[in-house]
Amino acid sequence: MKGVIVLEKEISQAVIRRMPRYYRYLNELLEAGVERISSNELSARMHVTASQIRQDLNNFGGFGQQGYGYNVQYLYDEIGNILGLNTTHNVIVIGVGNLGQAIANYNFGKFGFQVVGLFDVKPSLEGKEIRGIPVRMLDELPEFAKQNKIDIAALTLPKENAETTAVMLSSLGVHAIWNFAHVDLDNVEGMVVENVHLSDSLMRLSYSIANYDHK
Amino acid sequence: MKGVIVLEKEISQAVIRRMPRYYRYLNELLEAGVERISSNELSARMHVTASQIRQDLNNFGGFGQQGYGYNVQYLYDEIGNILGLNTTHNVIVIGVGNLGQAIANYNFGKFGFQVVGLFDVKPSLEGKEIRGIPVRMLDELPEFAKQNKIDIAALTLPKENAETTAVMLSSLGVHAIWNFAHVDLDNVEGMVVENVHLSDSLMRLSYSIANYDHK
DNA sequence: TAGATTGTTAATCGATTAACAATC
DNA sequence: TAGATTGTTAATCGATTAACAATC
Repeated sequence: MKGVIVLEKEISQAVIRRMPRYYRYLNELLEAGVERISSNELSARMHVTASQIRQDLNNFGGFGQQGYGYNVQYLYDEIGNILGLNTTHNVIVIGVGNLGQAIANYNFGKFGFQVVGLFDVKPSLEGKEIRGIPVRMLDELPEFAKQNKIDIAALTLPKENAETTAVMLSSLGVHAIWNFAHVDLDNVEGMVVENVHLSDSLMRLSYSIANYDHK
Repeated sequence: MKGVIVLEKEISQAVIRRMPRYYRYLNELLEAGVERISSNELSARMHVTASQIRQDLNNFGGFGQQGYGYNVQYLYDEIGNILGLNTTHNVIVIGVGNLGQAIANYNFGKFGFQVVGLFDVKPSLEGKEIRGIPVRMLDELPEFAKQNKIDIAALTLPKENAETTAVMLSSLGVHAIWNFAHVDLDNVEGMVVENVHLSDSLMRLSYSIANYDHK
């Protein structure tokens, strides 16, 4: 048997950051009934270079056709697969304050994200229902995790509790965190984390205001 | 009079993205009572290189001292100034759904952001109060804008209405948008926009889950 | 087939890291 | 002063853009 070397080319963070944006624009094209598009046309819409679009996509495969361009539906589906949106993800929300409730109410269902549980430590919230899901007390989580598959935990809780909760989640077999707490959680063993940090975003806006460069 | 050439070196987006993160870590150090820190110590905490920290900061000025490092309080304040957090920003929220309410309730006050108005088109929301601020109907906005200084509009509304609203805001003299709508708003004349796109973030998490690289 | 547009290699540009002289 | 650590220049690395041969 011949030796085979598989070179897994590492996809850069810059590319990954852009994928959901392509997905979004392709969705708009779909809704507008556009059937095919060239990298050039897409580049004009998205204000990026056609070269970058082709480079980005070719990290994952050749989805286009010379002389034709890209089939919008096909490319949309392929990017969906790349992003893992072909799988259903069960989500729990930990911290059912205003933001937690907003997330629980958010309509992520069409992308395959399903809220299956809400948890808090505040007794007054116990039993409150959001979209038919009751708020449970956090100490019920270990039992809940045994009975239900949990793919993602959205953390909307004070930063003081974030790390401890992340470690607990890891021990319960939850390996992905969508983190809204005001602290970075990128050092929890075996855990995939996406930090949101709304206040960072607001500060960048503030910076832009202060340094408005009359573009 | 001698001619003076001021070379405004353009600060890269990569640097600007990192500034709020420095601010956050410095705040933690302050809370922990740490008085001074070297780029090396900070680098270990933040998992970035010391070189990058020094380069980043020196885009804005020399805030450290050879042989000593950086005074935490001083550096914190300076970064706050760079980010424009020394100014108060009046914020209105347009779209008072779950996310809009969460933002209205969010505690951004300590960074100088003050929610001064809430707007929606849904009559059933009229008069509802959040933190003492009543929900107004969107058609009252022009009058409200005349009477009040508005620095930032947070948009939490359906993507279909985002662009129109942005244009209206521009005409009312509002020049900064914190955009939560599921569409990019980077082509509105004279408008500074920070796009949040929570679903992009969730998709990146989904990607990480699908491609979990056993780090 | 001729024209269009991709996939991909090569060139350029910018950002990160390393190194070290300046200096507290 | 000697030691430490910055500010800054130079070297490296990676990402973006340009170019073009392959091909539908």
